[in-house]
This record gives sequence, C-alpha cells and structure tokens, in this order.
Amino acid sequence: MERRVRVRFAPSPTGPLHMGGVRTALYNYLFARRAGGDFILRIEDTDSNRFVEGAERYILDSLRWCGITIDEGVDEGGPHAPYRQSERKEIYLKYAMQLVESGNAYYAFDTPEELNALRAQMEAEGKTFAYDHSVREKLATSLALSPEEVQERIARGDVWVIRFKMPVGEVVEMDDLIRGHISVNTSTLDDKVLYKSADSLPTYHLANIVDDHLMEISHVIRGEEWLPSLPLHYLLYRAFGWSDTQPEFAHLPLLLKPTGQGKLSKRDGDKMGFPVFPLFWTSPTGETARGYREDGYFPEAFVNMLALLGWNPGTEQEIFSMDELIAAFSLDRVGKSGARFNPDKTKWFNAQYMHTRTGEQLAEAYQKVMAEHGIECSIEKSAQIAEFIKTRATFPADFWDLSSFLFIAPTEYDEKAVKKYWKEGSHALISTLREKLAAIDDFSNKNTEEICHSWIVENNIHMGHIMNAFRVAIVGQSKGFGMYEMCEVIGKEETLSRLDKALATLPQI
RNA sequence: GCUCCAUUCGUCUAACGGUUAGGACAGCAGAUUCUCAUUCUGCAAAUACUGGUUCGAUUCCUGUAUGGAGUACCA
Repeated sequence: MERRVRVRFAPSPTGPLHMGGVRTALYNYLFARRAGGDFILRIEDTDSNRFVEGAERYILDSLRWCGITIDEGVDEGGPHAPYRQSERKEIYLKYAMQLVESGNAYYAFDTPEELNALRAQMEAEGKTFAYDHSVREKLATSLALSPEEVQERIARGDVWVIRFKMPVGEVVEMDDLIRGHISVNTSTLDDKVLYKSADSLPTYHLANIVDDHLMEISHVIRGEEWLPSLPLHYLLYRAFGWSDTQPEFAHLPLLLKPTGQGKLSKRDGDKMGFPVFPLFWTSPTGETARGYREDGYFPEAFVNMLALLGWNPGTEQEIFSMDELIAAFSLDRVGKSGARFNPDKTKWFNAQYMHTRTGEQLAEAYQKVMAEHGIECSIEKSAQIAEFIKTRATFPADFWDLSSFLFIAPTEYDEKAVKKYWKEGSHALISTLREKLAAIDDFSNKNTEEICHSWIVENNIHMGHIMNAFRVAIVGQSKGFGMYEMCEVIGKEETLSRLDKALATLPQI
C-alpha cells in the first residue's frame, strides 16, 4: 500500500527567503501536487538567537507571490497544528528523554566556553576537535559521571544538553532519490546536540525528525547542505523505532554564483545587479535587499526560471505554466551538480512572458509606470499602447522609454536623426502625407496604413525615405514603434499638429 | 585537515554502452522591417585527466585534478 504523499517546506525565519529556498519550496510543491498529496509549511524557529522579526511573514508572502499554495501551515492550520516549532516546544523534551533512556543519547554538561577552549587547544596542536566517541567518556557527560552526580548537577540547575550517542564503526546505508545509494561509516561522525536546557528547545536534528514523523511526512526534499547529516537522521529514525515509516529523502543541488566560486549570495546580486530574493526586503535594522517582484519580474517567469535551474523536463520545452510544471515534474529529472545562476536567462524568461501577455493584461502595469512619471493614461489607452510595445520590453519599467514620446510632443528634433532621415525631398513628401492623413477619418492603424501605403507604392516613393522622415516629424527622434500605430494612439488631431510643427521647424528641403 | 557529494559548449542542460554529442541563454553573422525591437536563418562553442572493463565508452569501475557542501548548544 502506497502511503499518501506529504511533503513539507521547513524554513527558518532568520531573514528573507533566498531564491534557493524558493526553489526548494517549489520542487516540494510540484512534487506534492503531481502526486495529489499535501504540501505543508512548517516554521523551524528553534534558534531563538537568530530569529528575525518579519522573516516569517516574508516567507509566506513570497510563496504566495510565486503561486505556491499551502495545504497545512501556520496560517492554514491543519491536523498537526501548531506548525511553528517554537509553539511545539513542550513535545520535544519527551522524545529527547526517550533516547537517553534507550541508551541512544546522553547528557553533557560542558559549557560553551569549555568547548571553545577545547577547540582552540586542539587547533593549536594542528588537530580538529570533534565531540565524538573518543571524548564523550572523558568529558562531563552522563556516560562518565555517576548517576548521582548527573542528578545532582541537573537538580542544582547546571545547564546541560542532550547529545546523540553516535555508534562506533557502523556503516549506515542510505538511499537518496536524486543521488542514489550513499554509505557512511559512523566513526567519522560526531555526537550532535539534540536538545538544550538553556532555552528548553531542541536543535534542528531532533525537531526535524520528530515533526516529520508526527506530521507523517513521506518525502523530505531539501538542499544538498543537509546531505552530511543524513546518516544522523537515519540513525535517529532507527533509535526511535520509526525506520519503517521513515520518509524518503531527496537532496537538491545548490545554486551557485553566476561567476567565480561558491554558492549564490546576496552580495553577488548587489554586485552584478540582479535580485537574490523574491520580494523586496527591509530588515528590522533597516537593511534592504531588492526583490524580483519589485524589479519587474513576473512571478510566472521567476518560477519558470527556477524550475529549470536543476531540473529539466526531458523535452525541449522551456516555457511552462505552473500547471504544466506540475504535470511534468519528477525528482528523477533533477540534476546532481550545483547550478550556476544565470541572470541573462532570467531576463529572457521575463521577456517571453511579457510578449505572450495581452495588452489588457499589461494595462495596469503600464498605467502605473506612466503615473510614476506624472503621466495619466486611461486603462483603455494603456492596454492599446502596451499591446503595441510589449515585444520591445523586458520589464514594465521599459514602458516609459518605449512610449513617453506619445504623451510629450517633440519640442526639438534630434540632430543625428534629422541629419540621417530628413533628406532632400522629405519636406515635400511629409507635406503631401499630411494632406493624405488629413483626409482620413478612421485613424485606426490598419486603415491609415492601407491608404498611405497604396499611395506610397503607386507613386514609387521609397519606403525608408518617407517613413523615417515621418518618424522624425512625429517623435523627434529615430525611436518608437510602428508609425501608423503611433498615429492611432495619439489621434488625428495630434498627428496633424505634430506634422505641422515639424514642417514649420525642420529644413524645407 | 577529515567526511560526503559532484564534474558534457562561457552558462542551464539532453543523450540512462553504438548519435555528425541535441536544445536554450549569452556571443557573432545574415534575412525581414518605417527607427528600435520581435521573428527567422546560419556560425562558433563541450564530454576535466588518467588507467581499466567492453567489439564499442559522455555513459560502468580505479585513481588524480577541480568544484561544492558539512565539520556549531545555526538551520
């Protein structure tokens, strides 16, 4: 009997959610939806020191912007609520104690200062300190101390932690859905802290295993940085007696810097001019980070790009809607090696979505950009213009440069453009064209084009000659989109007025 | 240092023993066009290196190199 697919995205609210984190959430989401299972959001806030105000809200907002919907989580609730680990703190001690009683874990009373000293000392000797089988019976642990002394220390309020007692010389055999079989000798592993009395909170390892078990998680899909602790997690499931319901694991490759070495970081974005976070972020201390949303990326483009960074459909399709991603996604087409992030391709994706959007869909964004420059434009006009310029735009912010001249008649004419396009005969041609246009009532681009073009062709006029002069007269520069489209937008009256002004101002040659 | 993981054009990737090693971004060139774009066509560009296994290796196994991650009372 196949068990129900239940996956979770379990971020820590220590700052804004990195795009790598969004990708992890996305893959979990796609996997869950593909299987008709559940997507759970669990907040892992067991580190009271690193908690950042607003980070949780940011995570939720980011996922919503991406179109990733949550079945069970802090806002949605669900059968395993609460979904914030800080609100589940009382359940973890019991499990930690269970491991102590079964001999799989022990108390350790070392203070952070003592451990630091030990580390420094070992380092001075050119060695690395590891809290493992070689030291656990020599330090202040329940393995070395008498039961009475342990009780006494606890009773008098000494701070303690519970550490996992890593077996010695055992080979753990593991399976990863992406990487295949992995085996590790436990002698190379240390005794990780599972629970801290100082704040009555578990560490990631304990909370993670306990919650995944309690929440009946079937698949753990997470970043590659967790691969080294996979043996510990296997051993924890075994120590609890949960091996038969242990989830399957899949470790995703990391996102790397566009150039140079290492994983993608906020600094790369600042340096190379691209966002690393989905949304604009302001930290409680006032630091800010740019976001894809505010930089003008469509969520669909961002998601599409992220989906293809480390996964491929096995076909040559590159543009995917969320539904298409869900239908096509599978973990066995996720790559194994780290993927360098490519800002250029991300822009290309955005341009693709820009082009396929209709003028109506773009109208609001257009109106907003114009408003930011102090230009008011009706929603109908916005839709009309957006439709004409969208193939030239990558971001909504490009709209301004692509069409501002429609609202602002030229007061002067670009010297280079005039020199290049207002040539011998231009004045007479434009003069005649003005009369042609003046006689037209239906100013739709289709109609004006039909009438003007047939006149141009019949009279053997060179297309480039007249159209470019026309452009200089209307726009004042050699930019813009289709001449007849631009005339349609500004209307007959404005067209004629601009032509009159040009004819009066430009050389009468 | 130690442990684990990875390695195909500059980048993202396809090819799960037999292909002229395919596609996309970026680059370059050309076509189309009323500017600029879009679009279309073409060019250039890769199996890290070693040994094996095999009739045959990008593909399987050694080793090396390189890269990545982990090595916290952080996740």
